[in-house]
Amino acid sequence: MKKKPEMPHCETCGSRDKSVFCGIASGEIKDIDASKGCNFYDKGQVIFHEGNRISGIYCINKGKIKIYQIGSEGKEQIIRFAKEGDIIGYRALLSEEPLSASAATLEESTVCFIPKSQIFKILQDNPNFNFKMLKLLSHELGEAARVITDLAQKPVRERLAESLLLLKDTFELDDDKNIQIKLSREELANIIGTATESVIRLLSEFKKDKLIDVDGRNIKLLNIPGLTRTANIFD
Amino acid sequence: MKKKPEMPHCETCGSRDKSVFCGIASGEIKDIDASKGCNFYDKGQVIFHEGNRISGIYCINKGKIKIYQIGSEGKEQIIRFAKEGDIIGYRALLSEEPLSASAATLEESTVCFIPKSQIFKILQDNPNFNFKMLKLLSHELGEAARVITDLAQKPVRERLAESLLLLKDTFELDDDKNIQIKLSREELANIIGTATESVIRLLSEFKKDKLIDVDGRNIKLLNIPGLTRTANIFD
DNA sequence: TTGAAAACATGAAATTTATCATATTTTTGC
DNA sequence: GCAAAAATATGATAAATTTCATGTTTTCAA
Repeated sequence: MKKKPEMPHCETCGSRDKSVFCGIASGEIKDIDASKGCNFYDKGQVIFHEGNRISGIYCINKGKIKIYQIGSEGKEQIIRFAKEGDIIGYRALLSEEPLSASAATLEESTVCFIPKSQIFKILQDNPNFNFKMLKLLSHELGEAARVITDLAQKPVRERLAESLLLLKDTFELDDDKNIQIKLSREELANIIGTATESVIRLLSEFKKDKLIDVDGRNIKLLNIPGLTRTANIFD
Repeated sequence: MKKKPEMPHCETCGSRDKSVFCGIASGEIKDIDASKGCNFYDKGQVIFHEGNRISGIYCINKGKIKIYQIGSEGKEQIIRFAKEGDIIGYRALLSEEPLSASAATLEESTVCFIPKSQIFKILQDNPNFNFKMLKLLSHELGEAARVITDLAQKPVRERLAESLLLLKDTFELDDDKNIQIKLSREELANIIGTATESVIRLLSEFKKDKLIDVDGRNIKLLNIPGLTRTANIFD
């Protein structure tokens, strides 16, 4: 039987100083800790559902998460990823709109929930946190614009190479240059908006070209400059 | 010779109550007015350039604007539009990153410039304005996610129909159901990420199907439910 | 451990979309 | 008003990508 993980506490949370909560006073941290809830998820579980209302934000204590929409033909589109220290659900909370996307775990995860009232209280009392949220949102918006241009203009091959580099930046490489996230071919396809078969074929080509090594869902980046060129990135 | 338009004043600005500045105290409006600058642009002029730093935000007093990126092959990608009462440039200002996109006028426009110091002062003093910005950014982020899914998953035909409906929502129809914005075929192509020829062919088809009427750059929406079906939208 | 389901893989055919070539029309500067 | 340039239009072809069919491998639960 699986041991239930410990309930994390904000005061001692290792992800705090790389999160939006990094500059927050210790009194406020105590308030957040007191008001928060926490859930443990297995791999593949849904945290929240597109279209629903949300009543707080989720803060990822441990694990990896995909945020995705379902397109008109029922196909998943992965919008972005989140990991330890990231918050999710803030877009819908702040816009007071229904959730524009769903979130599901990519591996076993521990996720805290901070209620809306608490978030709004900090937003009001703490200009620094407020500004951090403005910065986070506007940064995300810039990333989204770049994704839009790439999806609209780049061929599948370039998009796949670019996605591998994006996954590298988000989840980093281990000592053997393996991307620290395991995704199915279908999930990779759902990032770049292509057919699963296309991803399978292109990964084989990349492997043949010695750009990557593939073993199951493990992808090793052998030649990052080459991948960058394949992705048609020059900045 | 063309008459130079009058310099607008924030106190009497007709767009103010449909803008993010709608709830602002009259003293603050006076401050903004005193600190602002104003420029008059012909059609097709660039307001700011992708990659540059920005030192304030632009507030559109009159006119229509496209915000666009240049893709790796030098092709324009239109990210969004802005019109009277909208602000542009706030993403880069708030994230303190270089501009992720350029802005150019689609018609003769009057655009004010509010310096960074002024914006940050209001952000600090006025929680209401602050919250409006959070809402604006998070709303935009939701729209961007929908665009991403559509670009990734919908065929060109659906994307074009959807774009026409989006343009309708943004710029509205006149009494004859004409979309109140005149774009070239190339610009339409640069919204949906396709070739100009494809747009030309599809517009002809839409016309044959009595969904729209086309006369030069004027597009009349004859059958909005039909367009909605063509766009594969069901919500 | 095994059987079913899911994921991965690969070839062939079909489809979508872009590109190229070439007219025609419209716009624009002089 | 006119010549050049730009935009629009259309057909033919080419290229990219998807879909379909089918087989193999891996995963997972009973």
